[in-house]
Amino acid sequence: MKLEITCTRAEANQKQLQNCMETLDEMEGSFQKMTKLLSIAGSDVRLKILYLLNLENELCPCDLADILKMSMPAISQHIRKIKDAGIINSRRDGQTLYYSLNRDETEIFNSIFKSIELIRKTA
Amino acid sequence: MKLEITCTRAEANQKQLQNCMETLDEMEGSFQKMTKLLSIAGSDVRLKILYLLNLENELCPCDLADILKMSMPAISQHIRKIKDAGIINSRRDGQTLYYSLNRDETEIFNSIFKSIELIRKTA
DNA sequence: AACGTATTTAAGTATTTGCTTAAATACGTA
DNA sequence: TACGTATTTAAGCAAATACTTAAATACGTT
Repeated sequence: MKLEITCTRAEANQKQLQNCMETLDEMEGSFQKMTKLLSIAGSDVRLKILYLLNLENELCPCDLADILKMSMPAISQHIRKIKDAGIINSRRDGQTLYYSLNRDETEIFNSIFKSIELIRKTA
Repeated sequence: MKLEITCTRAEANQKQLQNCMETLDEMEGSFQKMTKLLSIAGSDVRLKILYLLNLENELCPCDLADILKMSMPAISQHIRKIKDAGIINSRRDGQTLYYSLNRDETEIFNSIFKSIELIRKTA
């Protein structure tokens, strides 16, 4: 593993590389947060859960299990990940838990949903 | 594993669930494509590579290894994934390969980059 | 052709992920 | 309080991921 600048291309611009490193350093927190969101959305099942919650406003785990044809525990574990990231909220009504998007945290998801529909149209 | 609608809540709207299933079915291709893109961007290292390519227009694996303080093979393997997804292109100049974003495929990444900078400002 | 640099590929391995089944928790009702 | 439904949690396991080191490939120079 290397730990210093070793690129020896004649054109390599050490200043450019140094600037890149500093930029990334400053932005480390933003990258961590965005990576978290994207790794959650980067799963077939979870992206669909998010899309459905956006579409229907709220759904319970049982609905999601039906729609996605998956077991309750499987759904529940995906929900947990999404919830731990602060992307969704829950409200209880009797035995049923309803999950919904936390609209404060999801600007990026709106772009993603739009892109999905764009792909759909242009495909 | 369940395969039918089994949610027995009084309020459960079978028609709603059915509609959701049909919507997802129609959009299966779009979801697959988007999941692919997001799972690629949902890694710390790869998101940074994409961000850097957007910032600097083109970089070689050696630059990226320097900036991200990682080994060449590790970088190379991430690049391969990104390239296989059609997100970046390469051009060779002598022994050096320069990678750059394929601007046709990256509307969604522009939103992501904007969000990263937004997080940075509001943090 | 022989050597050096840039890069990729391959093989091995530790970690993470995403399911499964079984058990626990929470709430409502008889 | 006992039972039923909705949901979560826990434990176990197979597959996927992301590194490592070593070897292969590609190009340029001597």
